[in-house]
Amino acid sequence: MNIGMAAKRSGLTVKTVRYYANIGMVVPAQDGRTGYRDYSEDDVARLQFIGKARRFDFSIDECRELLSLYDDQDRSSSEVKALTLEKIKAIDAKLAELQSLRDQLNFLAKTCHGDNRPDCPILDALKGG
Amino acid sequence: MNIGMAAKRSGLTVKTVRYYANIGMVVPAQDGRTGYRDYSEDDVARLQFIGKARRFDFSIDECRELLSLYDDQDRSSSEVKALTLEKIKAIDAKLAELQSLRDQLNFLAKTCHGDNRPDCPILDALKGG
DNA sequence: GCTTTACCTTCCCCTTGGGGGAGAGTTTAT
DNA sequence: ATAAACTCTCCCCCAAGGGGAAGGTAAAGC
Repeated sequence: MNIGMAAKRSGLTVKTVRYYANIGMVVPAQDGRTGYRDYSEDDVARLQFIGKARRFDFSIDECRELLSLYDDQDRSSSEVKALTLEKIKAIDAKLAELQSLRDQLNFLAKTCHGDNRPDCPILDALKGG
Repeated sequence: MNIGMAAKRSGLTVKTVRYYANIGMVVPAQDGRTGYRDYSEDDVARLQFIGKARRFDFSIDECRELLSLYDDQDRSSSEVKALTLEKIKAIDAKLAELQSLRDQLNFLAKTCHGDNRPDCPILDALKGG
């Protein structure tokens, strides 16, 4: 099938699907005369797989790893689990960082009276050491 | 002072300080003969201000806004507060998104036995509709 | 058969926030 | 005098594509 259909079926944009072909993630057959890409059902399945993994915040390189595990019939589930646990750890770190940031900003916003007077504790906090 | 000192005093890299000069955020005086940038104390204060705001997850454009409020002696603190509240809202949204992601991944990791058998619920989840 | 419209292709520039390094000039220390 | 450290500009690089131009192709309407 053509790229438009493959995009629709995988829930990705044509640009994205073309990008994945360019970087060697999902390389479809190609018509020699027209140059049109020709996606198989398996290609679409792989695109869907990548789409989901991306939504789970896996990077392109991590998707590549997952994909090779997905392709490897002899893989052990422990490898996939390890990758997933690592990703969870990274998300936890990001969560903690954002939470701390949120708390600090919230504190500043609370102490700022937010009226027409020019003095502002938020700016003071950014200014001060 | 030279850029190296300004960078050290503001806790930024030379590259970053030069970048801020290029995009017009902190444009120092410049020696006509050598072309060396010449940072004043005020420039350093502004660099420090930006450094902190960046650590608070404000984008470059948001830093620009904050900086112009910082420069404006007649500003009202409400403007700064509004910007900060918006940023908090954005952080909250990101937090919720990451939390949901974390929960889903955690569920998958829990159901995955993680041994040498090739079947893996995580990959199945990525594969399935 | 012809034309319009919808797809497809490659190519190049744009984004965020800088990092890395080349090649050349300057200043400082030895 | 020379070596080290610093500075300058210029250019390419990262992630993960998006936007759009210029041109070829296919399907559908008349």
